[in-house]
Amino acid sequence: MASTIKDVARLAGVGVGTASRVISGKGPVAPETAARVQQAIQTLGFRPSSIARALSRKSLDMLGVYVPQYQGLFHGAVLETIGRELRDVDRHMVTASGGACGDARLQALDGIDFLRQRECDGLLLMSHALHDDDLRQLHAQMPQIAVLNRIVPGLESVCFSSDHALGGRLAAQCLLEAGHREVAIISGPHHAPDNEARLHGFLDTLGAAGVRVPSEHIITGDFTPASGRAAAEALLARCGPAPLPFSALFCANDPMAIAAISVLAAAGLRVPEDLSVIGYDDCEFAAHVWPALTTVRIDIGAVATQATRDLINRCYGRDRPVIRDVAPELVRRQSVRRVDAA
Amino acid sequence: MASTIKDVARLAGVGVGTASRVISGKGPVAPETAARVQQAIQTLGFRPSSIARALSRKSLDMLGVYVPQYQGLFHGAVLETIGRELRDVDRHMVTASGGACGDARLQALDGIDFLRQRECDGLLLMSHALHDDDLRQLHAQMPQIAVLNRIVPGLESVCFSSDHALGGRLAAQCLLEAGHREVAIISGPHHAPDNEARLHGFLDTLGAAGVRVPSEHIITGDFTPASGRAAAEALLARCGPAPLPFSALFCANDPMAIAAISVLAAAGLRVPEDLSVIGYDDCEFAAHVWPALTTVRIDIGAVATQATRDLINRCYGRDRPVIRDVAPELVRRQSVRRVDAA
DNA sequence: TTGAAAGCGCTAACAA
DNA sequence: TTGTTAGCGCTTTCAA
Repeated sequence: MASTIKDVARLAGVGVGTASRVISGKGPVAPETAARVQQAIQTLGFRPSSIARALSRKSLDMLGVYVPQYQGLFHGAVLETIGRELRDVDRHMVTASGGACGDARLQALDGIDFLRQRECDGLLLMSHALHDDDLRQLHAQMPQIAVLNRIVPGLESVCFSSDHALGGRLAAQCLLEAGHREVAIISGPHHAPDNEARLHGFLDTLGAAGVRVPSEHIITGDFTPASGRAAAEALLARCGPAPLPFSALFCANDPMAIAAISVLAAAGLRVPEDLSVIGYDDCEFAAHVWPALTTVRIDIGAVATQATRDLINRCYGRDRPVIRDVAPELVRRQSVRRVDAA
Repeated sequence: MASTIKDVARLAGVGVGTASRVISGKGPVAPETAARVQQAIQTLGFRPSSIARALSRKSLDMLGVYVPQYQGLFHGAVLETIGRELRDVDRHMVTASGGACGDARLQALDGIDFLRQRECDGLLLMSHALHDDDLRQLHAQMPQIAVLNRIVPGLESVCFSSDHALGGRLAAQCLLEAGHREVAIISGPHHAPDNEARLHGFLDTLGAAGVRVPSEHIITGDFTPASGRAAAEALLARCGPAPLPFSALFCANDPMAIAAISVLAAAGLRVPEDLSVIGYDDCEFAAHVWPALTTVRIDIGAVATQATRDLINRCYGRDRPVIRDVAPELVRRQSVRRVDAA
């Protein structure tokens, strides 16, 4: 049996109050008494029970984080960052992902419920499966939340996201500047707000320049490489082999772009010589594939940092600096080239 | 203020003991009484405090998981699997990663300490930075641990890993069969036991066939794509441009292999025409890059599953089936070709 | 089948 | 600067 604060107090010959004071470091204690208590702690190998402490202080000093999954380049970066920010203020996180049931929205609801049961001081939420209303409802019951990677109308003050519409515009401009006027798209899931925003930005900018994307040139994926591969295959099947009726392909994230490039290559199409490809996110692999991927960088880590700090400020009365704008940025590498240079 | 079990009991007109019984579902309660309590729970929106419950039951019903980081394809898969296994038995996990200080070993020690403070019922550990002795020491203090992806001498019964020596042998055989006799290696960190095991297996098999790998053909990376790129560049710089003094390259994981292929391609070298490349792990991207990567599949998810089940059995007196062997497997795709066919 | 009461290990108010 | 004590919200005997 692990020893308790009582054992420590007894061994040190002090009251539990005193022992508690030296353990937590708050409250006046005579240096010499403190030393005696420390000694007792040492010899007993005492570790305070965080549960008991939490019960009495009514806080576990922890924030809950929901992500749909742990896999993938995107969510890992988020968790990494949140963990670091919390460590800086001596707090920590508990995570939930997925859930018992099949439906993504239900899973998210489930995960959030789990987190609330764990009595977190606040919640960081990342999910494109939740409805805006789900989030509004949750916020009404529990205002200490921060929403990542989407902007929920009415909840702007707790939402943190890069401007994905701008990201989409950046991608479109890049293609337009390179002279592309026939483009295809591998989209993310259509219920994902961030995907929709970047798609709108992309399409709007193209439209303003007079270029339309026929709907048969738009295929929907789910952000995984496997879906990118399937989408590219579908595109090829639909549009016949060379010559392709488009000169550029926009993919809603880098993993899908990488997979798409591999099916293009397998079909004998060279990127960017035969076809330009632009990705989105600037994931860890983007710079390390061939050809290096031109993409729109979304610094999701920075977004997570800002969200975490804001939530820390609200939950723990801190005043960490928070920047609300994390702008997307075009990263020119090798997968897009001028159409007339082809 | 959230309502407590007392409120529920009062509203339902029963004692807290009774309320507790219906909440936990254990112990005899008259159906009609139970209904009344349920009603009270509903109207109060009562949620039991998991902290208080834990304090009294002396278990949070949770396992701790340490991973060096959340990023990367490998660790995500591990967390995903562990989470699922735990959910199956109505338990959950708390994770820790990295730590405050720079040194990976200290970080791991730190993270483990954090987990122990959180009063987990058991620990799942993944770290190649820890010394065997660290783990043995920990096990002496806390036997409810499971070690992932390495075998610690003396701790075999709590260690779960694919046979990386065999994995290395598989890679070597694949190359040998394809007629390669001059090979280069991009290794993982030399303190990583799994890396060492696969390297030994690889080198031994090669050696048995009479092929030696000169030390200047071995470059060390750290498993990241960026390090794979740097390693490949170093290899190229060291061995001059074409013709390369080796016909095959073994990379200690797929992300490094993918990055290496991209620098080879940038240097005008074609894989597999000019050079065969074999990876390791079979990460999510391996099948979706060009050329599709021939690699040794390590089903780390399966390893994590087995470890988790074993730990569940030990911590919660369950009897879930545990398979100890998760064999590595060669996955032939396109990045290796016969040398004489080149 | 129920209620009362004694903890679980800690914090914090209060008295000394 | 200390020790004592009353909670924190729940589970679990033990009687009734």
